[in-house]
Formats: sequence, structure tokens, C-alpha cells
Amino acid sequence: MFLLDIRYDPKSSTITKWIKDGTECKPVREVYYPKMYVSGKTELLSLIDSLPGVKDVCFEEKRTWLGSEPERVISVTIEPNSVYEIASMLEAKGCGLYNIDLDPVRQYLLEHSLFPMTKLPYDSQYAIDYEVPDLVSMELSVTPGRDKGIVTMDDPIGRITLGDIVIEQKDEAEIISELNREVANANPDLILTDRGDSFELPYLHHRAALHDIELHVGREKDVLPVGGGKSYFSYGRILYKSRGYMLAGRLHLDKSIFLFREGGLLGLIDLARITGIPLQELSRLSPGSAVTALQVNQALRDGVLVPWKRNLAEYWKTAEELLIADRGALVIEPKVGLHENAFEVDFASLFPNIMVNHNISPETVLCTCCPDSQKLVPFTHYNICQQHIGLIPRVLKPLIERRMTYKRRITSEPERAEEYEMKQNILKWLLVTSFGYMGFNKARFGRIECHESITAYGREILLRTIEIADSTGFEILHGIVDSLWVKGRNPEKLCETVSREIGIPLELKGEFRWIVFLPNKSNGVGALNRYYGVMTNGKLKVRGIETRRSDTPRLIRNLQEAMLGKLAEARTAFEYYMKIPEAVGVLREYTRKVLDNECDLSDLIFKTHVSKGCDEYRQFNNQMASLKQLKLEGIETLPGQAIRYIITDHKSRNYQKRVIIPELADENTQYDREKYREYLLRAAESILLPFGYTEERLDGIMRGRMQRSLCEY
DNA sequence: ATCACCCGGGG
DNA sequence: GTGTACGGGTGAT
Repeated sequence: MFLLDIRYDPKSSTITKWIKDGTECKPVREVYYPKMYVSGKTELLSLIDSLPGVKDVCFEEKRTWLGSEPERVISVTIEPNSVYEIASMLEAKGCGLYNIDLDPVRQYLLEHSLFPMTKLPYDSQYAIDYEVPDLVSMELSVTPGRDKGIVTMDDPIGRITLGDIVIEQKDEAEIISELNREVANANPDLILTDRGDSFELPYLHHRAALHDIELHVGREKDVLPVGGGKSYFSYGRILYKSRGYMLAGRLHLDKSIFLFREGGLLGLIDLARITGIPLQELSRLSPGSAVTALQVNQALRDGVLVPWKRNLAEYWKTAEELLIADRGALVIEPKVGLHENAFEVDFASLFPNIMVNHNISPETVLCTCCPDSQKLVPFTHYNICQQHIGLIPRVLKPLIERRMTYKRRITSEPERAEEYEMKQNILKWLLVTSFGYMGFNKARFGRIECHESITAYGREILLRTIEIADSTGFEILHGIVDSLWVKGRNPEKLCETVSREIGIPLELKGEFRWIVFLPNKSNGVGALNRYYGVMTNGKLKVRGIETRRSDTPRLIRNLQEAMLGKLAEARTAFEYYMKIPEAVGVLREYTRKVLDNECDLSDLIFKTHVSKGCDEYRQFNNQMASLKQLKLEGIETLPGQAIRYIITDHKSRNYQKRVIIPELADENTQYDREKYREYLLRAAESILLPFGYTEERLDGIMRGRMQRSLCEY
């Protein structure tokens, strides 16, 4: 038996556990009231007891902050719907409020030593080897019955596919009823969709409601998310920022969501087990929320209460201290141009390792128990606690170890390499975000001084690494945060020496036949994250230029990839220079096609996410013109949603002439040939700028002038 | 010249 | 229930 899923209904104060037993999956219900805690005025106990919604009150000994001594607080068992009202009232009376916004499901799981996918009756939460139930999964996709123009919720369903089953060419009501029957019949545990939260499920529910029938894809009646905006979907993408469409008794997982893409089902199950967050919720969270969950769990286990709306102010600092502390991570400006035989070396999980090795946590940095601590942060000289190990290191250490175990198993158990790769990858993202959250002023266990301390150690470590590399004969080409690009002999030796001295593994990440560091286009100095190179395994590594950006039209991406493909044939710097004319030849062919109207409109689409509504834009730009066109078609676009457009007349001040929404384009649509040609020249410039090929020069070459200058390089 | 606006990670 | 900061490019004013 396994605990497949667990949900809480605040209206009836009921926990529903979905227990999977062989091929059956049944709900088990029990009434449950979450607890909140109140500190400050213990004489309020009887008053609180008399409030509506309060089930029970008593005194408990708890810590109200990390590192503080346990004190007497009031524990209030309460109906979930009364929590916020009572909390606000007590806050106004000057009380401290704790565990207010703690999900009742997670409270329940912690109290009962359960976690998602527990094998019942007993299972160990942090085990590396554990049993996963046989889960029946089916993919669900829905296609509207319209192939031209902008699709909206008003378009009827064309086709539904559920696993191998195809439902189409029927009356729409019949299609939906058949879907209900097929789901019930196949009885899957998992329903996988591609953007099901923003499209498939809200669309299906909307269409079903029009026919006055009920969509029934869960094991019980679906609980629809409340709230949400207008319903439409713009060209098959985001409909509206929807709440998750979670099913009762089945798991609806959206494959396009970050954590699912990064970890797959097995990675997600692994993370659900250790964070205690049910799979459906977890799959819709950011890695940062998962890290916070681990921290909250650890704090609760330590008897520490979680403050409501905590936002710790920075300690007072002098202007000079601020100047020193606010410097971020170290960067060494890259040497612009082509370099042969370069190596990239990176520290593995640098920041998490710093937090663990140097005991960095909100309660240990500038702790009051060790003002004369021997452990001082470099540059800032903050004292660090020598008596207690902080919350953050206690959470991160097992996480780093878990990831290392999975990484080792990729090679030791190659038959399960893929599974372990997913599991280590999802943990990598937790480690990465654990640093960012430190600097985020609303993070539950974040603190800016921790953030500063981490970057201070980071600077010291990278500086020391550079010293070692320099003294052992390496040329430093570029360095940023936790990575270094060097030129020299025996990089393995360098990694070994540094790893030993620093105590954090420095890994040889790439060995380049050649690498080109690109300049900043506006001032010519080395740009921190713009480069491309070919590794000894023949693979290209490209960063920062147009082809890496999601808003770049396919035409521009194709051009850069074709040019880079030509250059990548070069094995040496000499061969690289010889390949430049061929790369320029690629540009020539692309510009000719653009001018001769040979481009496919679908290759010319810009895709970007708008940050505000149509009327809030202060500038008349492509986004605004596109939004106005969509509005004219009766489509409202909310901030955060994606829009797509083709440039038709870039100089026009008329929003209908300047761009066109792809769905409205037809065979008569004329794209702005000059503008797209300009974009091609710029994209080529991005690649060849260190060798003197500016946009103007390339323009001249394309027009047949300056042939001679090709020979100069 | 200055301001507004959007993107980035990996496989 | 939600979450960085900032360097880089491009375009508008």
C-alpha cells in the first residue's frame, strides 16, 4: 500500500488520503484541525479559547526563533477558515504569530510521520533505496476544431487523445462523455498533459459546462480552482495564469512545468518524499519553494516555530561596511578574441558548499553568543557562531550528500543511469536556488548578511584559485563566480591542488579546441557571458548570443547555427580564420533569401512575454502594437503571457502596419525585408565582431564592396 | 544621452 | 498563494 496523494478541504476540515493498494486506489478521510501558535501575552489563553473556530488551546514550550531558548507559547487548534481572522486580531494586540501560513497537509504529514508515496505501514523518508508503486499513467491532449485564425475558448473541441485512445468526429457533448467513460475505464493514477493547467483542463471544463455536463477526470468530483482571470487561449499557449487543475485521487502533472522537465516523474517523487509536498502541488512549485519547505520542516522538527510575514531588518552598518559588503561575486573580465586549448574549471555547488563549510545561516552569522568568534567572514568580518550548527547547513549537507550519492550511482549502476541523472539534476536546482533565496528579503529563512557572507567567501575562493593557477603557469582568460577559463598544461593537476586546498571540488568542465570571448557591443570590453567554443569532443558551447534567447526568430537562430556550424569544423585557431569566409558566405545566402522574399513567415516570428497591459506601455513598441492588434480581435493579454509577432513595417507608427500577429497573416503578408536583413547582419556581427566584422562592414561585403578586406583576416 | 523593456539556466 | 540581481542588447524619447 502506498500513500499516492493527500488533500485537505478547509470547508469540512477534512484530510483525504488516497491509498493505492495494488490496482485499487481508495480515499481514507479524517477530520483534522491545524495548529497555530501565539507568543507574548500568555494571559490571553482564555480569551483565545472563547473565540469562534477555536477547538483547543494549551501551553507548549517552543522556540520562537532559530537559536533562541524554548519559551512558553499558546498552541491554538483551530478551524482553517478562522486562522487569518484570529491571527490578524491577535497581531493587532501585539502578539507574535507563528505557523499561520503553514499548509495543513504538511502539518498533518509531519505530525503523522508520513510523506507522499510512503509505503505503508512503514517507510523511511530519507532512504536512497525505496519502493515506488506501479503507476498507470496516460497522456491527455485536446485539439480544438479550428485551424485558422486565433483559437479561443469559443471554438469547439476537435479531437481528444488519451493514451492510445482517440476521440473525434462526434458531437462535442458525446466527445466529453466518452472521455469521462474512457478515463474511468482505464483508471490511471497519473494524467500527464502539456500545459494542461493553462489549456487542456480549463478548456475541457469550459466546453463541458456549455453542454451542461460534468467533466469527470479525477477519481472523485473535480475541485475546480477558484479565481483566475479571463478565459481564452492565445495561439495555443497561455490561456490565463491559472491555478493548478489538480485532480482528486489521480495526479495531474503538467510535463511542461520546470521541476517535471528537470527531474521527470522519478525525480519529482524523490523530491516529494524528502520535502513532504504532495506531487501535484510540488510539480507546480519553483525549486525555491521546495528548498523553503525543507528548511521549514527542519525548523519544525527542531521545535522552532515559523513566524508569520517575517521580514528581518538588516543590522545597522556604516557606509564603508556597506560598500565592502555589497560587492557581489568576483568577475575577471574575459580576454576578447580567439584562444586555443583553453580549459573551463568550475566549483561543484560552490555556494551550498560554502554555507555548509562555513556554517552560514540566519542565526549563526553575527550571532550574539559568540561575539569574539575566531571565525570571521572575509572582507566583512562578520562573526560566525562556533557553538551551534545553523539550520541552513543542516538542511543543505544531507542534500549535497544525497546528490553526490546519485551522481556516483550514475557510473556504478549504469543500467539505472537515467533515473539517477534525473534525481541528481533536480537536487542540483534546489542547491542552486538555496543561495538566491538568501538574498531575497521575503525569504522565510533568508538574511542579507548571509548572502553577503557567501559572496565574500566566494570571492576569496576564486581569488585564491586564480593565484594558484597563475603561480602554476596558467594564463587566466576569464573568471566568473564559480568558473574559471584558463590556458596551460595539466588542468587535472590544477583541479586536484585547488580542491585539496579549498575543500570544495573543482571540476574540469570543458576542454576547448578553441574558444571565442565576445566583446560588449557598446564599449568593446569583454562581456561576462557571451562566448562560443568547440570542445575536444566536437561539441559547441554557446552562451549569451541571439541563438540562446527565446525571443529570437527561427531565421536568426538558423543563421547563427549555420555560421557556427561552419566555424566548428575548425580544429585549430589557424583553421578557424580560414573558415571565416565560409561563415560570411552563409550570411550572404541568408540575406539574399530575405531580400528575395523567400522566407517562410513562420521563421520570422518574435516571441516575447509582455510585462504589462496594453495601455500601461509608455513606449510605442512592438509589444504594444501586438497587444493592440490582439485587443482588436477581442483577446485580452495579461502580464506574463507570451505574444508573437512578425515585423511588417518597423518604422510605421501605425500599430496595424508595424507588426502582424502570425494567426492573422496570409499569403499577401509582406514582412519588413530591410529590418530582417539588419537583424541578420547584427547576428553575424555578434559572432565575428572580435575579428573586425562590424555590422557596417558586413553590410558593405554583402553589397559587394570591400571584397579586398576579406583577405586581411 | 537617458530611459524602457526583455532575456538569461540545462539537455 | 509567490518570490533574485544585474549585465547585456535593442529601441523610444
